[in-house]
Amino acid sequence: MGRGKVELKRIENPTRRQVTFSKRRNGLLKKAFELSILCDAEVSLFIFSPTGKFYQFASHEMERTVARYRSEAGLSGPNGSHTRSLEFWRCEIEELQKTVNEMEAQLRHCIGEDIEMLGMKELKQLERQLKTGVERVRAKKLRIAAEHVNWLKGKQRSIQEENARLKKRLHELHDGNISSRIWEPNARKAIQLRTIDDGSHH
Amino acid sequence: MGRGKVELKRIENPTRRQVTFSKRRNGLLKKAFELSILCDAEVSLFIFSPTGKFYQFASHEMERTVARYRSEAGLSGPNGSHTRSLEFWRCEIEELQKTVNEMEAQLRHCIGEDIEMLGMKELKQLERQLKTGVERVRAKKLRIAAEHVNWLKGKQRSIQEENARLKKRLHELHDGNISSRIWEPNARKAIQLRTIDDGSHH
DNA sequence: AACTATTGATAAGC
DNA sequence: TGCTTATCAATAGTT
Repeated sequence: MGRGKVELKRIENPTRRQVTFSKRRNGLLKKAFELSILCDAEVSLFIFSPTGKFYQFASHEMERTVARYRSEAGLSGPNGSHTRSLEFWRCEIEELQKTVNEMEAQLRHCIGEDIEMLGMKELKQLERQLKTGVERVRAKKLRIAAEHVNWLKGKQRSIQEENARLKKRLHELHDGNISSRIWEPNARKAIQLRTIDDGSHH
Repeated sequence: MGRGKVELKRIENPTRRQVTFSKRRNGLLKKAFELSILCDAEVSLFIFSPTGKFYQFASHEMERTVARYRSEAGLSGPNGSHTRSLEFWRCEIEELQKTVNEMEAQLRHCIGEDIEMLGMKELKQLERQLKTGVERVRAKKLRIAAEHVNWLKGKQRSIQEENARLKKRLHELHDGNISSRIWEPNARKAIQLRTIDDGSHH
């Protein structure tokens, strides 16, 4: 609902994403509020921005709604968890986050972004990898295309075969007609119906 | 947004209220979903109808979001004022792990591995991205090379200029020597030392 | 539930 | 972030 349609897909441009987030967040909060008022419903809404900022709406006491949700979901308490220390999980998270960041950088490099700080050596390696990737993707595309062509050929052949069978049958019936109407005057009518019927299958 | 404006006020007619609830509930859930996708936000939404029916949307694990909300609100309970629940960290880890796996797959795709299961459409997109990447990497390489060439040119010019200066000075000193040794017999020795000293700066 | 006239939300641009 | 406008989307009222 704006100047153009929008795909349901993560907005890649960070500025546009932030602006859209700001607008839609307000819209969502407003609509949650309206629903609660107009329809006398109990509504709770949590929104965390990708950067971690927190926004919320609660028509009633938030804790009450959460408790109600818990009882509804049949999860009386998530306390029976693992016995690892919080510190362990924290380290685990940090490492994973580091991994994610590195991989994000690599992925951006793959599409040619954020390569300003790369040296000639790294650029050469990157280019080689990407070229290899492109080649393999091309090869795969060709393979798919070839398979498709083969499939079409097979299809065409089977259709032609069926065609031949149908023609043959038609001839047989036609010949039968000629030889039979000597002794069976009504055969012609039956055959006509049959051929019309065959034709309708196309 | 309908045939007429609507006051922000509880709809008294029960039928109309129920119909409006149904429509707006769906709208709200849809918009919550869109916000989470478009803007990469973490969104949780609880809706209880006046009759007690429960509807929800959660972009991530609901428990995680609730735990995050608790820690954000600072009402995390008596045990830890800023320590999020174990459940929260467990969900966080799971999501990060999922992200890492996805990104690993994407990176492999970039170098043309594990592309067997991709369809033609995905392959085309991948190829386009990789080609863009290669082009940008090439452009960057050219820029670096051009900069290097420019640097070399500048260096060469400055060396030539210094060369010219030195020659000029040498000539001046030589001329001075010729004219001066008429009246100062020891000048030659001093000049020799001076030129040797200049040469050592290279 | 389906339809449509209207209002509301918002994408893009500044 | 806020304002404006052109457009698209949601939905109120009706059938």
